[in-house]
Amino acid sequence: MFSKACEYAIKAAIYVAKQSLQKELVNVKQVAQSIDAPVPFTAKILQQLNRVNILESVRGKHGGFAFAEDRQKETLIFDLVTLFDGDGLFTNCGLGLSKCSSENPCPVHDDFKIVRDNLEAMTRKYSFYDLAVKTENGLAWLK
Amino acid sequence: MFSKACEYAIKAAIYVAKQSLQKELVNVKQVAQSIDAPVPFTAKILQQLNRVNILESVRGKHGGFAFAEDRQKETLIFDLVTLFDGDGLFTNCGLGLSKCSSENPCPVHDDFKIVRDNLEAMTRKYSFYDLAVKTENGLAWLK
DNA sequence: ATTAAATAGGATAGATTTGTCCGAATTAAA
DNA sequence: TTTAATTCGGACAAATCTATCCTATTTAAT
Repeated sequence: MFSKACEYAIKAAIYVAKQSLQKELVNVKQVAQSIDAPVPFTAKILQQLNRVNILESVRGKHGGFAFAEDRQKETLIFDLVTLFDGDGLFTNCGLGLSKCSSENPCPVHDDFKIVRDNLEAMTRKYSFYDLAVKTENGLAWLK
Repeated sequence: MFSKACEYAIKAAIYVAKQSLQKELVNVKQVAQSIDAPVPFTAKILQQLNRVNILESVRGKHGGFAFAEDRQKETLIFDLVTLFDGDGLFTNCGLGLSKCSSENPCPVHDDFKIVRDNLEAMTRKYSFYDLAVKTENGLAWLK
């Protein structure tokens, strides 16, 4: 469904959000371990999230990443999906037809539209603040 | 959502089904052109569909592929999705967690389950006979 | 028989995604 | 001021997916 990069990004964002609510900077290793992802790949993803101003970063010794509470409240799963995988999942025809539309529908157009809308609604339902709060008990759910 | 191979397979199967209802064998070139896919790649896909006995093939001059009506009625989009992309789309956690379950749910488990079930229901809704009949008017919907 | 047109299947090539490595820059602490 | 720990960014490598190529086999028609 989502790319690996996108999955990692969502899990990483949840983890950093949760730690940031306790005012803790987290570094790449901690994140990678917590989400069961390769360290260098996790680093790339955190850097991307920093570049688009979703996460903040502090360089140098004792540095790390943080997810400001107001940004947590504004940022949705939807935002990371579009950032890493584009919006094709929410807009493209299920059969890959370039000219599929309600006027010129593919054979599964209407049914597929329901799935897509359903998926988009899901990704727009929770902010990372919601997800961080939702997961304050335990870490098993990250792996 | 689906891999390219899977999209091509679904479109190819619809096209062959439709032609087979008119007792016409179709060859690779015709299929590839009708679904706007590369000829050699289409050939591979048709061969795979033949190997698992979804399509029939006739070798030699004037050969081609056919989709028997009874097989059309038995075969669902679901079958091709699992054949080409596996069943991960219908069973895996949306965040890629290996141990996500109703007992140990990830933060989006319940919402994602609805999406997955919705998607599976869609792929199980139509047989290729249904799709062939549904598309007897025109070809534009294939490209 | 020979030829032409088609499927079958293995090998190869290209593109994209995933993952790794390394050096530079930054910062805190010794 | 040196050292250690960290992020940053580019280059590289591996794996997977997409696409192509080539040869063999099959069959119909000449």
